Formats: sequence, C-alpha cells, structure tokens
Amino acid sequence: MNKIEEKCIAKGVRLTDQRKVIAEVMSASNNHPDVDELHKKINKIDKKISIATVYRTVKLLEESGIIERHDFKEGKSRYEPSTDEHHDHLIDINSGDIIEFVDKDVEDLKNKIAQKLGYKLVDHKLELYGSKIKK
Amino acid sequence: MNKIEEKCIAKGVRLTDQRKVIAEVMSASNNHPDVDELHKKINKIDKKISIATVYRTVKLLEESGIIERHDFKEGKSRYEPSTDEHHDHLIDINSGDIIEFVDKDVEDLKNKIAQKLGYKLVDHKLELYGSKIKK
DNA sequence: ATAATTGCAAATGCTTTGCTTGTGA
DNA sequence: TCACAAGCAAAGCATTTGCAATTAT
Repeated sequence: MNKIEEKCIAKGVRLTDQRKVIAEVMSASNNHPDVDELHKKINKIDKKISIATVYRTVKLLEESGIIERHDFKEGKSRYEPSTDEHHDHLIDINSGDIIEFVDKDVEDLKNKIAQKLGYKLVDHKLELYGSKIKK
Repeated sequence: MNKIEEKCIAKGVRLTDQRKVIAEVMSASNNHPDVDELHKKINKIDKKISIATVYRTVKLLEESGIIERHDFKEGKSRYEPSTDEHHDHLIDINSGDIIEFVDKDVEDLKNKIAQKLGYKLVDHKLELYGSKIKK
C-alpha cells in the first residue's frame, strides 16, 4: 500500500477503487502532474475513471492535507504528495522542469518577516524562475 | 500625465483614449486590482470601454514591463504598477488585504539559491499568507 | 493611408456541479 | 442499508479571439 492510501485511512477518507488508482499514480509521480496528465496516466490503468472524479479526488486530498496544490505561472494547478518538511520550487523557464529545494534560512526569514508585520504565518511559497547556466 | 502613460511613451506603446483611462485608473490604484475591479472603475470614467480591451491592455502593459501580474491563491490575476525595487507580498487570509514588503536578505537568498542550483534567476516571488496577531 | 486597436459576441481552457446510478463500510 | 462517491454532460468563470468597424500616427 502506498503513502497516500495510508494517509487516507489515517484521516478517514473513504477508499474507493478510483481513489486507489489515483493514489497509486499520484504516489508514483515525482514531477508535479496537472489534472490532465494525471487523468491520462490513470486511464492507462482504468479507462473508466472520469476526469471529474480526478478533479474531485485531488481537491479532497488537498483539503485533507494529503497532497499539495501549486499554481505556477500557467493557467492550471499542479499537485504533489505532501512531505514532512516544507520545500520550495525553482521552475526552469525553458524546459518547465521543477526543482525542489529546502533552505533553512528561507524558512527562518519567512517567519521573521511575518512576525515583524504582525502576522501569524499560515502558508507561504517561494518560487524561483530561472534558466540553466551553461557550463 | 501619470507614470504609466509616461512609460508607454518611453516604450513606444500607442496611447489610445481607452489606454489613457486604463493607465489613469491603474496609476491611482494601490490595492492590486483584478480585471473586473479595474473594469468597473474604468467604466465610471468611460462606460464604453469593454472588458476585452481591459484584458488586452493589461496583458500588453505586463508584457512591456509597465505593470506586474500576480496570481495569488484565487482564480484570477491581480495587477500593480511596476516599481523600481522588487518587493514581495503578505496576504491577509481573513481580509484579503495585501501588504507589500522589501527584504534585502530575501533577495540575497534567492540569488544564492538559484546560483547553487545552477540557474540564472529570471523571476521570483515570495508570498506569505497569514492572519493578523491580535494585540 | 494603413497598420493597429476596439467592441461585441462567440470560443476557449480549466474546473465545478446537478443529477442519476452505483458502491464502500 | 444508505450516506457517500462516480460518471456524464452541462454550467461556470476567467480569459482569449475572430471579425468588422474605428482610430492613432
């Protein structure tokens, strides 16, 4: 059983056949798929799962904190399994590749800034857009 | 003449009556309006300007670097006049208020991280979402 | 003059939803 | 059993676009 299924059980999210397939594909993906990409992969396993179900499930999983949604500079959302440690993203503006990174200094700064402004930090994102430096 | 009109001339962006009104409203706004809010204010000055023109103009101005688009966690874009110095945003999750801040440490860190990952930084954004701390 | 711009309405792309049928606990 | 989930098609919302008429330079 994959991580996402486990978390569904832990959170009391009902596991249907469709959700199991979605959980499986989502767990196996490491490239922040959008709903359409997800749906295509899912349909290779079960042709009958509709895109509406993918939308509903992805929303449910996000609201349960099991996966995370990102809105990079495109018109659509991308998803990834939640991780224990917060990380940020660098998006390659040429290839579209998404690189994850963790930076403690950034995390500290975020909190410090929010506090200075009189706010409790609830969520945050740092996105870097760049082009590869040729060696 | 406002800053946006000035920049249009500097960049060779043709100034139509409609664009002058849009530039004026955009210049006067300090709260990151979305296209609909913009259109409503514009229509108080000139009822005949269509929302399609607002969309086209806002896109043109953004591509010319005269204004900036932000996609906060809503389904729509918000705009603000470009500034000389880069700044980031803290969004009040309760009121929707947007607070701008400049933090040199953050700017330095962004560059350092991109460089470490082998990228030249082209664009970047840090968004903090928080709730006001009661005093 | 003429290439660019506008307004309108229709089209788009992503996402959500109403409704009926199916199903997991 | 029965509240919840799925499939389908239709609707929703922000944004873009084709086209004919208008306008800035």
